Amino acid sequence: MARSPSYNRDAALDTALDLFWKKGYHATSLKDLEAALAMKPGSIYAAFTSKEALYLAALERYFTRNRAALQTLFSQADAPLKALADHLRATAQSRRPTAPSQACMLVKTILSATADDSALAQAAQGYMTEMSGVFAAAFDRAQDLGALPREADTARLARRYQANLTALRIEAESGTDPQALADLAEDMARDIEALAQPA
Amino acid sequence: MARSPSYNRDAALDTALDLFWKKGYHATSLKDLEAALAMKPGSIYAAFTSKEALYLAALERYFTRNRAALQTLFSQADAPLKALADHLRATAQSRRPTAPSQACMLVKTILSATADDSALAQAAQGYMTEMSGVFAAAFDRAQDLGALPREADTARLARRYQANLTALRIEAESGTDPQALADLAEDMARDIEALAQPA
DNA sequence: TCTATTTTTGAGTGATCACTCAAATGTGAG
DNA sequence: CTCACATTTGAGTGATCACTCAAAAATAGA
Repeated sequence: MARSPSYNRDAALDTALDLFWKKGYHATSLKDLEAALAMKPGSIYAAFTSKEALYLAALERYFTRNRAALQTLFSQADAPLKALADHLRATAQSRRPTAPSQACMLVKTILSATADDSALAQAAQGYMTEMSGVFAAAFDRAQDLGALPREADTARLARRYQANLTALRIEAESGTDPQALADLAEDMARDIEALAQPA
Repeated sequence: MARSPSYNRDAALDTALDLFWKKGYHATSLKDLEAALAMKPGSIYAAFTSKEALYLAALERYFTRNRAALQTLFSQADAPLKALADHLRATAQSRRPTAPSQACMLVKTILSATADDSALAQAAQGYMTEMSGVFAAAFDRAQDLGALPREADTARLARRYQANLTALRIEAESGTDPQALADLAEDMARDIEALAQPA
């Protein structure tokens, strides 16, 4: 007994995500969003409440998708350490012409947040912590499989891994030449593999 | 035979730097700058041409100061590797309540730049490359002093070092707890020290 | 003091910002 | 077909954006 929405919420969030990821929160205007989403301002506000809320919703989508992908990648791997190392290598290799930015959107959010939009930074920080947990789980699994010494501090290894990944993606964003980027990833990957103990 | 400026250019640039570093380019308005610099818009434009040019001038000042500090730190050290390692530790320790942000301003600039202000990103990228050169020089010196094997690739080590430093400062900005931050720095520092060969 | 030259002033420019809301439009149940 | 109700429309809100410029003020040499 009522009209149904004409837009697809998830598709709209994906589009908004692309825009926010590429341009950042402050440099993305409602005009930009109206054009990208093909929605008039009234519809955008009816659907997403505010620019900030839209950003938060897009960020959550980014996080959920990334976490799922990495969880799958690491939980299905026979050798978690190898999977972790290879993910670094793949990150350096990937020419991702589709992705709006090489850098992690969580990191971009944290670095661009001001006192006025601290809610964005807080959300991103929470997601970063959760991602760290995913990496820790991969190291835990390596431990369970006997590939990593019992005494290894997996949470600490996870933070180091996350730091490496963050830095690698920033280097990619900086336009470092492909060979140097691959070398950097290789150095990081070897460090992970060097943690392995013989089966 | 003419009026002399009433402001101190370097002091004004320092103030602008603080503001840009804290809030970012897009979130810093001319109103903000007028208040911080205690200058009217006309004076700001007479002195610095545009908001973008002011940002570039402030960024150059940031770079020049940082390069000088690190060059001094590494060139005066008896043991360059130890100096490099300790700089990581110090970065993690420093409660810098004065600094506007824990994160590197060059990195913030690169990550926040859009297609419209690519000049900012380009400048920051150039400075990043120069900073990498400073780290490479420190590794070179370690090699000259016999602390580092001849066959070591110092440019590659420098890029890894820079990546570590970047990630560490982002972690600090993210509000990671002090102990975890110190642990992370310690892990990175040990890797540097492990490169040393006996004298 | 006078005057040439520079700097400072600050109201004002049009453009764009995030956002609103009353009216128009579409739709499914009865 | 009717109509209650959800969604869409888009001109319009006041605020703020980066920036300008003619006039006023200040200064150093003559």
